[in-house]
Amino acid sequence: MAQKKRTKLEKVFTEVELQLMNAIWDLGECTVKDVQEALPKDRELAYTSVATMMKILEQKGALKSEKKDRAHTYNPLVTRAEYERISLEHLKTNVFGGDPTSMVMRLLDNSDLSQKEIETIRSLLNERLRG
Amino acid sequence: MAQKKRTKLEKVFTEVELQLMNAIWDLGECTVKDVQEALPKDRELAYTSVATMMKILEQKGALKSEKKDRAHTYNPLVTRAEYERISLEHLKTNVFGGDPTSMVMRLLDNSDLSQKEIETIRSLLNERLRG
DNA sequence: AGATGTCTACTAATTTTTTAGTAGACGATT
DNA sequence: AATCGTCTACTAAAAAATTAGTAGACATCT
Repeated sequence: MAQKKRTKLEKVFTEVELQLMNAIWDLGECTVKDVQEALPKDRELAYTSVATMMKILEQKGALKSEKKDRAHTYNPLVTRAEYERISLEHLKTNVFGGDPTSMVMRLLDNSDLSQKEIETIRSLLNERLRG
Repeated sequence: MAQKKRTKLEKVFTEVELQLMNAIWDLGECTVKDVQEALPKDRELAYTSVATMMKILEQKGALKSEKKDRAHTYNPLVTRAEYERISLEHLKTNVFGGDPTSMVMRLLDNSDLSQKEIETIRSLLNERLRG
């Protein structure tokens, strides 16, 4: 029993959804305005567009909103960590045929990994094996 | 100089595109019919739909076609290995803030990795450090 | 040669995603 | 209280992705 809590989020975020979620994860509790201002300048959106997207994200279960004083306040329901897991899972299933080791393999022979990064990864792995 | 050949493919494949590409990578040189038959049964598509998608994939530079005898013959221009790299890169940039080590970290604390898989990963890593 | 079947090219309809406007609510400001 | 600004809800339109039909080309079979 004691099943670990897992989000139901079936689909992976679309491109814009993800950009909004990244802003929201950085901000924590936030308003539409906060998010709009936090967007990277390669994707400026009208205030109303952001509002629309955030409502959609709420419908999809990624956010929850509260009617605080003036503006609505949004909070992520899906955490970044959860989404990291979900998107890795998605990639593993749909690109790497379900095999996590081949994912790591590909990551490792991707030459733009620095020596230091490889070292860091090895330490993580050793901890994980010990733990 | 001697720059390593990198595909220009800017965007990551959409869901259906990826399902087709997976079939095509498995098949190698193939026709529309081959691909249609190879599709998983949770995504059956009309022959003409497959044909349309394959033309689109060709326009996007993912496939090339030749007019062999009867039917056109398609071959992947983007290999699975390349796409593995591209999609990992994409995930790294857009979900993991550009940090590959946090990607591995998340992969490792994803509890559905078996002990054996972790071992395999460590061997890969050791080889990589030696090599 | 005419019928048959398969394949491509062109077109199109539907659905989903992305973007944004407009109207009205509501608090703050004078 | 009238005005102003900001926020949400509702609507909508444009763009992209998905699915598929129709017509015509062309080989093959009889």
